[in-house]
Amino acid sequence: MTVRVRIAPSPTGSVHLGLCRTALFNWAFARGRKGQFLLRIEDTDTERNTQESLDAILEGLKWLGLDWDEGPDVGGPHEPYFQSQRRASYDEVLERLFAQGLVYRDFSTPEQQEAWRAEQEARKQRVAYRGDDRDLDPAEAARRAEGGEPFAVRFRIPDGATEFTDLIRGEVSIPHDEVDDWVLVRRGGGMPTYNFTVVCDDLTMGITHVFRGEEHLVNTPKQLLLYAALGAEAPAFGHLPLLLGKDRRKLSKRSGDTSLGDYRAKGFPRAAIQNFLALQGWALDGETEVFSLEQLVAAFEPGAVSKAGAVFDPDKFLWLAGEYLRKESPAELAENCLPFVLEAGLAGEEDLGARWDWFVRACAAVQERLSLYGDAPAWLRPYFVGAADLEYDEKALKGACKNADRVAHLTAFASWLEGRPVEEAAPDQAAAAKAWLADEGIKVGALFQPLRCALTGQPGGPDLFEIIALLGREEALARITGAAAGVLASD
RNA sequence: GGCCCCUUCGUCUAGUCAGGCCUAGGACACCAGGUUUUCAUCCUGGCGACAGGGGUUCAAAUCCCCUAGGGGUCACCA
Repeated sequence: MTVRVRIAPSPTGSVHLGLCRTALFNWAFARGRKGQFLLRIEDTDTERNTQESLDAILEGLKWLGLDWDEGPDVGGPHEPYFQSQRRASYDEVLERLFAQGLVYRDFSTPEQQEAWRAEQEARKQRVAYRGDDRDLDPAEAARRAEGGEPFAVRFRIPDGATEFTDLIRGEVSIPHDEVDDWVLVRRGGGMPTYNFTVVCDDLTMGITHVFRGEEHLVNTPKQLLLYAALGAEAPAFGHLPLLLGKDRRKLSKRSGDTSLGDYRAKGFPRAAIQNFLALQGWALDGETEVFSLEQLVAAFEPGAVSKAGAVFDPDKFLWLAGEYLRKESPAELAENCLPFVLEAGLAGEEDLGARWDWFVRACAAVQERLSLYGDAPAWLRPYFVGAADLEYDEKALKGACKNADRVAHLTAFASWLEGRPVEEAAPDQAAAAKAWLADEGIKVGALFQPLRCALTGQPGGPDLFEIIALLGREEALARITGAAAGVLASD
């Protein structure tokens, strides 16, 4: 049997990392078994749906490197892939359920529901809901409905318990007296609800496996019971451990950034996000931390997914981002840093295009100091601003001023530099400079520390002669003499 | 509170299903060294866990039971 899995997000907010990880595991499972992965939009909550959210989901998942064989944008044999447009098929199923007496009309009002809830609350002991109208004569119920009295449709939960084998957790058993007679169709003939539509669609779309978050675990009996009511074989379920925040609760805005967009905006490499997400609840071999999507696909096993929730560790994520970023070629890196440099207003696109090779070289110079593309502007700033706008870091200034003879050394170095061949490569120049320093009896640090400060104003950074090459000799000399006469002139 | 799920270093995890190869491995973070013109990278080392208690067994992180703790869920949301 061909594996068919899906991700079924509701377009009601930002693209949560939990959604991304669930999508990633589903996708990896499908790809690893030569199966199909579909995208379906669960937009049955018309109050909360937004177009922006829908767009963000489609764009975000694509950006993450996932692709689907069927979906709202690519079509497929089971169109439409929006639940809001599948109403007719749900009505059909509903009729069958009515005919079999498996669902009933509940005429209770919102006020009655609220009262019931309050009573449960007060009793401190929640009992599953069994509507008063559960045992109403179906003929009478139909009559009242006919008469225009609003009702919701509820599922008649039988006695007993649901037992199933979770792909990740093993045997799970949930007693039915914990399961509400849940609502399939909202009062007043509203849109069918999630638990109903999800089953209908998974069934007609031939879904074979469902991997979803653990918060859905207690929903499973409702759905399993519905499959049984429809005389259908249910897909296999696997409940993924939750992504947790520092507070050990479900990852939410309170505990930091949760949406894919947040991390993209900071400049996390795509591959790092994929890799890190895969690491939350799963491990390739227990040793290898950095691995590709291909490796994930080849090795992913639902049975190997951990059962316990995973606390999201921003530090490790950042480290992983750096691992990927530093592996990139200078050309790739420059391409990826470009949007952030533009965003920071360091330069215009045309300007950079005109001196692209220079930009690539500049990115390469700071590469090993970056973890995120978004770190680039701060490191690159000195190479874009004029000497007048250069900011001198306090630590850099302090370090430079520790050398009493800094002005004399800088002045001497400026003369030396002017006498060097213009085309000299940075490493050669560095070697020549060190030899010259030795001749002069100047300690390397006594010049280099003030020199770095004069050149970039930063306490750390790339090789000094690479910096000079990046700035150009004229600009470098101007900064050296300028600092010697200015910020570094006195303590 | 009821029910369900879970429980190995601070964190992500390997090992648990097939008990001995585990004086519990890796990674992040942290600490200490080394490399370096600085910062960073990189390298080396260190710190650090089987929630607790009972059993079963020649042998238990691994099997069983109990306790504790954590999370999830209890919507006419998904």
